Amino acid sequence: MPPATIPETTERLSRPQQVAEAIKSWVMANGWGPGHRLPSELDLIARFGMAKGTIREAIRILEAQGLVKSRTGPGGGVFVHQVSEERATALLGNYFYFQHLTIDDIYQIRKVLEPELAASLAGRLSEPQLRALEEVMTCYAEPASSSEEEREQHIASLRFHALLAEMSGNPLLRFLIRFTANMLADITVSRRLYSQPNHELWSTGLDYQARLVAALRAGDAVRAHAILNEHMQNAHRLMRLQETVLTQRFLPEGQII
Amino acid sequence: MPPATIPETTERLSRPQQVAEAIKSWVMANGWGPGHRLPSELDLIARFGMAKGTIREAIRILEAQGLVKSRTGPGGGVFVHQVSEERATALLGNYFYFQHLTIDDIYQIRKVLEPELAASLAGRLSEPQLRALEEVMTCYAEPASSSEEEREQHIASLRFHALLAEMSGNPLLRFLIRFTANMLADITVSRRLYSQPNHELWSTGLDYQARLVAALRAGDAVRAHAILNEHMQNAHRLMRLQETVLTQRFLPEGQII
DNA sequence: CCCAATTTGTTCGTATGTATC
DNA sequence: AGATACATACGAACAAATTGG
Repeated sequence: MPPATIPETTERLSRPQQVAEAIKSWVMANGWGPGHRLPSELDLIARFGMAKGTIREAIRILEAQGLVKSRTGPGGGVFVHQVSEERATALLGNYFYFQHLTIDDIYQIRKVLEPELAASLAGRLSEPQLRALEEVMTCYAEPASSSEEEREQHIASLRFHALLAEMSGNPLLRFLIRFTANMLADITVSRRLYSQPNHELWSTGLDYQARLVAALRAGDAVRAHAILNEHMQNAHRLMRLQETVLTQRFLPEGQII
Repeated sequence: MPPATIPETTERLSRPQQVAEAIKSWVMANGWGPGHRLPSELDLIARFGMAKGTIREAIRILEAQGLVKSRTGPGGGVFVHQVSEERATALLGNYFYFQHLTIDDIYQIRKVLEPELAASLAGRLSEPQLRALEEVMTCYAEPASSSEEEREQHIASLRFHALLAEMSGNPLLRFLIRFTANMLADITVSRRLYSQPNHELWSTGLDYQARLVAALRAGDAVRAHAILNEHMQNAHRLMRLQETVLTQRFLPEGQII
């Protein structure tokens, strides 16, 4: 049952946008899941009574949103596609590109989400999962000596948090933890934070994570929550310190804000 | 300085996608903000040496992401556009469409974010802002008698939370609060929750909000946090109850799961 | 009110690329 | 290797919308 009419909307939409919306609601109404093949381009042209270019632009719109993927060749076509986490992260990142997030903004969220994640995982992880966490920790057992090692350890520590998030049964929590970590990494990269070594941050970071895994294994949700809370407070404090140092360095002498 | 070469990527991208990425990084590199006009279609065709259709598809990709908007006529063209919250919400919603979020998933997040929001706003709101909150509350002063009134009050209560979020200086927190509320509304609508009146939820909801505004005005962050925490616990409990009732109704007699 | 200029929007025909059989 | 089925890309023409005279 192809959509005979294009749905009305309040705003003036271009025809490709209308077609894209029509296809989208068509797919949802029929409950078609990932892998389902949409009608061929020629078919859609006939169904909607529009030119190839218009249909193609509509497909591009859906593709940009990560909802479909198209393949050439026989057996090819346009297929419903599950929006990937990477795509969702990129699309949401576009929104915050214009919002000028600060370190404080991101840490306000991380400070509540990360402890909640830890508490919800306490006593629910299998031994292999716990060992996987410990393995990531070994990547930064010894303190960094150079600035590059510093950055590598930073990445590894973010991977620890990402792995922890992966183990949550809550897709929303999982996404938000990873997204905030990503945004933080983007900001630190773009502002060139961690330009100078900060041993305190990573040595204490390692200690926290070891204690966290112990609490998780023991099934102590309260302790896991407290540990990650303390870790976040500490990381936030040190990050702000770094930022201050950076700002002071970049500002010319005698400049008044 | 137009991009002479198309950047390489690991994955095979179609030409419109390559062009879209090129334009995107071109805009970012030059720091062009919302309102900046991109070169005309004809100009882009010449610059990239590609057909009109290809360029148009690239523009559509950027438009679908909410990054540009195009207008016809003289003085028209393609303009850099700040991604709207609505667009970001819709795009992220697409991701979770495939993730099958539960009421519990969303409330796990709301339970930590809403109290955090309340605490961070205590003592920081102006009298007009506080009065605006109180005004929204008057919309559901008397208990609902019909199912339609029930739904209206539900919407009004969500508006209270949205307004509160609006007052946060943290764009990330603001977005997440509103997004989770939206997702919750979508789920309750699609699953037809609130089909029968539930006076307890809304009468206690009103009470909580009155006490919350008082705490905010008094600048008592701890109390504001506690109040919203309690409210969330309660709302979650009642929502789960509703869901159970609904499930029981929809299941045919004698059906075994 | 109409007309002209400008810019995006849409159509069609044709040709090319790519993967499957 | 060749035929087939499909998306991809190109180019030229035409349509629609907007602005200003």
